[in-house]
Amino acid sequence: MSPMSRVDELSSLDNAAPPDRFNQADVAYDGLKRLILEGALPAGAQMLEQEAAARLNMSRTPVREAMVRLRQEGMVEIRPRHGMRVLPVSARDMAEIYDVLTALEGIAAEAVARKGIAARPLAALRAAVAEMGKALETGDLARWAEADESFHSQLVQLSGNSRLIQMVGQLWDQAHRARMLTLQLRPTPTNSVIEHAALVDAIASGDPVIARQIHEDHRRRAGKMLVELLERLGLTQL
Amino acid sequence: MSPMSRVDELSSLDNAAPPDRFNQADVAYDGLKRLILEGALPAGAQMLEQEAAARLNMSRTPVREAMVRLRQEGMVEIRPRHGMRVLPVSARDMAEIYDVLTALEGIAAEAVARKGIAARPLAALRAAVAEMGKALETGDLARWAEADESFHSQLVQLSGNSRLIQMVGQLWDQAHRARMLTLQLRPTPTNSVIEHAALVDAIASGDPVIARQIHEDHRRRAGKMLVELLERLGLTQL
DNA sequence: CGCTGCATCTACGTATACGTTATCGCGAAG
DNA sequence: CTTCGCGATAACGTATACGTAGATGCAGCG
Repeated sequence: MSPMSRVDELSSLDNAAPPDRFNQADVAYDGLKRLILEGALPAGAQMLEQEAAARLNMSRTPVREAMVRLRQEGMVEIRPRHGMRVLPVSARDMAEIYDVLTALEGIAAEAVARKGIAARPLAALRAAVAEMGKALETGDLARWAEADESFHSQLVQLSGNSRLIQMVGQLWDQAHRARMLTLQLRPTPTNSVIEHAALVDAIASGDPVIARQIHEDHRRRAGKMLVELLERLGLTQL
Repeated sequence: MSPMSRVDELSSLDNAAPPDRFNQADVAYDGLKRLILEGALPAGAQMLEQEAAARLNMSRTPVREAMVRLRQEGMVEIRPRHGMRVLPVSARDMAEIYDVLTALEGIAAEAVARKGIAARPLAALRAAVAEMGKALETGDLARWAEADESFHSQLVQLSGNSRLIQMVGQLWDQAHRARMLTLQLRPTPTNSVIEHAALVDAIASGDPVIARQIHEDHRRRAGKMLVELLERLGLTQL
C-alpha cells in the first residue's frame, strides 16, 4: 500500500467549489448554446464572430473560444468566412444519436441497479415518473418532456460515471431541437409512465440485467418511432 | 537549434503554400496531443501557454485554442495560473472508460453484424487478428497492441456511426497511456486471437446479438483485468 | 443577356497590447 | 523554525491590431 496517496478521493469533487467567476468565454458559450437550444438560431443559421461579439458586448476573442467549444460538441460547424453555422439534425443523425444513447443509458441503468440506489434518489425517480403521468393527464406535452428529461438525467447522474454523464448530455443536446419539434407530432407517450415505472422497479429490486433490458427497449422504441416520424414527414433537417 | 530566424520572408521559390487547411491552432492541437499520448508530457505535467507557444513557434492565441480543445476531450485540465495540466488516469477512471467503451463497441459490433460486412473489410479484420497472433508468437507486445488497436478501430469505423466513432476515439485516447504502460505488466493476451476470431465469425455470419455479446464480454474482461492490475500495483495515476 | 476577370472589401487567423489578479519570495513576527 | 503579510512578478483573460485570403460586385467582353 502506498502510504500517502489516499488524499484525492473526496477532494476531487468539491474541489471545483469556487468555480472561478464566469468569464466572458463562458458567457458566450452559454449564450450561444442557449440561442441554439431554444431555437432562436435554427438549423442552418449562421453567425459571424463579430455579430456574436457585438450582440454579447464583448470582443471576438471569447466568442471565438465559445464557438470552438460548440463545434467540438457537434452543435455547429465553423466555416472560415461564414462564421459558425448551426448544424441541422437529420433523421439519420437522430438514428445515430439514439443508437448511442440506447447503449449509454442502458449501462447507466445497469450500473445504478447494480450499485443499489438510496431512498432519496429513488423517490426522486418515482416523482419524475409521477410527474410524467400528471402531465399526460392534463395533456401538457412540454411538462411531460421536462419530466422525461429529468428522469433520464437523474438516472445517468446516478451512475456516477462522469464520462457517461458528459457524453449523454452532449447527445441529448444534439437531439434536443428535434425532440421538441416532434413533441406535437408524435403519438402521445401514454406508455412512458408504465415503462419508466418498470425500470424503477427493476432498479429498486437490484436487477441490473433487467434494468438494462428495459431501458434499452424503451430507448430503442423511442428512437425508432422518432426516426420513422422524421422520415415520414420528410423532415430531413431540423 | 538556431536562434529564431523568422520562418518565412515571402521567399517566392519554395513557398509551396501548404494547404491552409492546417492552421496554427491545428498544429498546436496535434503537437500537444502527440506529446501527451507519447508520454513526453506525463500525467500531472503542466505547461504554460507561453511555454507551448515558444516551443511551437507561435503566439499564445492558437495555443490557447488547442488547449481548450484538449480540455473538452478530457486530456488536460486548465488551471488559471498554472497552464494546462495533463490529467492523470486513475484505476477508477479506467473503470469508467472501459464501462463506456464496452457499451459503445458492443453496439458497434452489433451494427456491423446487422448491416453485414463486405469481403474486403472482413478480410482486413481477419488480417488484424492474424497479425495479433503473429505478434504473440514473436512476443512482440507493442506489435500486438497495434494490431489490437487496429482491429477495434476498424470495427468501430465499420459501424458507420460518426458519433460512435468520435466518442470511442476520445475514450481510447484517454486510456492510451495506461494501456501502454500496463502492456508489459499484464498477463500475455493469449486468448485475444480466439476471442477476436469468434467475434469476426459472428459478424460474418450476420448474428448481431452474438457479436455484441462476444465483444462486450471481451471488453469487460479486458477492462476488469486492467483495473484490477492498476489497483493491485497501486498505480493511482498514470 | 450571360460570363469572366479584377478590384474591393470583409471576416478571419494570428500576433500583440494591456489591465487584473493570483502566486511566490522574502522578511518580520511569534 | 514556522507562520504570516506584503509587494513584485508573471500568467491569464480579453481587447485590439494587422495581414491575408476568400467573397462580392461590377465592368467589360462575348
